[in-house]
Amino acid sequence: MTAVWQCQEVTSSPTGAVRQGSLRELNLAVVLRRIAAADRPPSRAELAADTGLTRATVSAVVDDLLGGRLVAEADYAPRTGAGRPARGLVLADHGPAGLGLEVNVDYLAACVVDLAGTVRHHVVHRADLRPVSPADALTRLAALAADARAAAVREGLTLAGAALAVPGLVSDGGLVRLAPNLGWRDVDVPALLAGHRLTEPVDGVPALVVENEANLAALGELHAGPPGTASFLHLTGEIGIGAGIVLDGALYRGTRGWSGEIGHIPVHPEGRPCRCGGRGCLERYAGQEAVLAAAGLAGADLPADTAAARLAELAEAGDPATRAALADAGTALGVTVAGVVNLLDLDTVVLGGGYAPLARWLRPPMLAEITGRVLTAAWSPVTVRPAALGARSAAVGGAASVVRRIVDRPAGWLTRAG
Amino acid sequence: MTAVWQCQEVTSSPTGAVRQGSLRELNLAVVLRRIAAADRPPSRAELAADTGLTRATVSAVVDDLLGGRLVAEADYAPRTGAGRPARGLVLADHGPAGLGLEVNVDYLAACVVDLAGTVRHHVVHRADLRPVSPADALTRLAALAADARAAAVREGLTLAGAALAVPGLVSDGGLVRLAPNLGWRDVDVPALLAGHRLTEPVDGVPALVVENEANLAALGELHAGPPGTASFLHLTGEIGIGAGIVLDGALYRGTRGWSGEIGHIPVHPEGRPCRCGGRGCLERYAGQEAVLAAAGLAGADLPADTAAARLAELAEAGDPATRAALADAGTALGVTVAGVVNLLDLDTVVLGGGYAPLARWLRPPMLAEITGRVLTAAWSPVTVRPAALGARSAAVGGAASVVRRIVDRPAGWLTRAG
DNA sequence: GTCATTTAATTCAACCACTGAACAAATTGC
DNA sequence: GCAATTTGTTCAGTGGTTGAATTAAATGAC
Repeated sequence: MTAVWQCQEVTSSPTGAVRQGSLRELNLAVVLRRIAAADRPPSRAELAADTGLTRATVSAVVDDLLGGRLVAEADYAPRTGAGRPARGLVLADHGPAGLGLEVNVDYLAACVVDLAGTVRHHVVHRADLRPVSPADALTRLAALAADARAAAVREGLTLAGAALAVPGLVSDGGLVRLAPNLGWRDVDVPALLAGHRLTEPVDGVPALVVENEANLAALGELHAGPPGTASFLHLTGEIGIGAGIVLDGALYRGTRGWSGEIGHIPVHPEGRPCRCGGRGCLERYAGQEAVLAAAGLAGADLPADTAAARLAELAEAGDPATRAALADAGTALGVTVAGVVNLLDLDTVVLGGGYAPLARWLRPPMLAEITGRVLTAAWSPVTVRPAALGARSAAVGGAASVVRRIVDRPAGWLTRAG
Repeated sequence: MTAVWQCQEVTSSPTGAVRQGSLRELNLAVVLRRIAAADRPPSRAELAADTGLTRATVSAVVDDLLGGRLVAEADYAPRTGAGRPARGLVLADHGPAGLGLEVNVDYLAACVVDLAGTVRHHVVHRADLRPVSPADALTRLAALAADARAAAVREGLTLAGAALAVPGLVSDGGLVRLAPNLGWRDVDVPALLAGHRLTEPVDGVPALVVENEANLAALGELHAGPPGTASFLHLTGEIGIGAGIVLDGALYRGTRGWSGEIGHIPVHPEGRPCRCGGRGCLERYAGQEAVLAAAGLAGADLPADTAAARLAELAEAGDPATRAALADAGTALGVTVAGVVNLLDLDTVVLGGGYAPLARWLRPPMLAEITGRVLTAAWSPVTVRPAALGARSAAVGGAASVVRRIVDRPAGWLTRAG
């Protein structure tokens, strides 16, 4: 007769109290999500049938959304037969938008994504940022952001929030604890960007989110990739190796936001020493440095994306050293991914970042290891495919996550808009 | 200008439509959860302050819960000062309860857990089930379940649902695809148990859930363990090695419910061949068979829990072979867990099942590998501790998950009770 | 060309559950 | 014994959903 739980703060579904107004607030989100997820502009009647709400309620909710300029009416082409024609509903292309930013080793990027998920503005500024101080780098980034904001305003968009992708570990509050390849340590990004107003304040959407690059790239893939893939592992191969883990349609960030350090999963426990202090980490076998060295390009010191392009070129030309290097990297990746799939029961692995252009050569050895080692591979195969957005998807993923938050919680935007 | 999402069925927060009655339904759950989570019987006024609801609403909600016999009034001892004394609210000890069942290699188990999380009945029936057919094993289990049900009725409890723990892969619908150590393959458990009515049907609580043993053991740990641990990895060392993954207070089951096969994560990719077809799986280095062989006890063919007890005994006595075997197993576990922690950013690892009694000897080598290999170990250490429930926690965890579902969704029980 | 048919969307009274304030209940302390 | 204090209930008011009736806008048969 032992008590099994006494004072557990288990938040298995972290639903807070439901107030009077929460009802409308929640239904706004339900309806808006359906509109966002539909493959053609749905009518009010269809929304009512889908959600289980009455047509009266849906009409009222849609009126709110129309008034707040989050959705617009569109023609509803496919006429089925008799009856009054439906008015299709689409996400507005002139309402709130998200600002996506990225600081990486050899480029800065800024982009604007609207509610419908369309990339309306995208600039990449190439520059070696390793010798630049964090403050200067962020000042340059703020200039890009200002341009992006001007572009958004020109198109009638309001920037509702920003997400900044950084190749490193980020604490709550946007503190970059460590970004080894950038040479950053304990950089307080929000403080350094405080002088520049990047976006308009909107209730429920944080003004600036700083997040690991691999995580945001995975979110980009979630939004851009084929529908139906709610859980997957997204690998970003740059100088380090990052993994973005998407489970049931949501990014898994870990207890402190430091998930995804797949580059330091041991592949050969007694193998090559790693700068992390461990031995035999994946990074030492499938990281860019290791692949370049094996391909005979050590010390070339190419920018990250150029390196991947060069490797693809050589592999395409049939260079045996490059082919062998990629095969070995693919095997190491496959061994690690097989373990991850055994643990997490995923059915999709996406090759992003620098791996995207090399997918053709990495995929076969990866699949060989996976099918040989994954317990359930016999029942249902694991898909390995290149990222839909390719490299540099982190900024777009970040911008998409901003507008996604508005779709998930439109009440904040509506109260703001009056 | 590419569209970033078109027809994505992203269910980042899977909230369905909110109907009129959902409001009360949700608030019933909110209030009941607070009562369950409180460390002393809360008053209506405290609940109102905690949840943000008005006292009037809380009173109405509590009336419903009292009427449905889900909570009861208790004396509220700590008088603070002036004012009308509060009436404390506790979970009822005579309402619904969960039935937990387990079929394992060398025992059957059944237990009853009430709403408050107290284990009210628990029987373990030892028997070697490997030579027994699935149908016969389940018939024997049904007899145990009938006893448990009678015991529940005697104590005024109503069994609202059952969970069955099985050492194998389970598909949706309760089909056991493969339980290697039991010798089961494609066993349709619900069909075989259809003849026996195990529980009373309650809206919103499935009559029988079949689930992997390691997953339910992890749920047991979630409920019994120290509060504040919402995410952890729970290792179950039996003949195979299973892992239950709890993220943010919820069991992570994987896309098909087959998560947690940590035993087949590669430790030495070119190492010992494994019966899964791969090479160098963790199971071959830290599984019971491997440890017994290394300790010089190969072929002893002991029941799983006896084997662990015997190893603990020998280690306690200072037997060098056993000590060395456990150190090696701990190292292999540490290497694997380090990888998992790097990937998932967990801060707690629980040693359950057969590992629980061996934790004293497994922990040091595990910690050595973890601190040496986990990137963020320097910032925040990883805790490795034995399971609070010890071995055989799967049945209790299953029963607890049943009552947990009632706490999370009390409306189903209330409509049933009239 | 007219009218029945069909489907979409709106209107409106009813109702449910929460809100806020006033009120009753039960205890402490002066 | 009475003011102070805190708990819990009562009750009119309100926001938002419900369901049926109504209006709107098309198709198709005669």
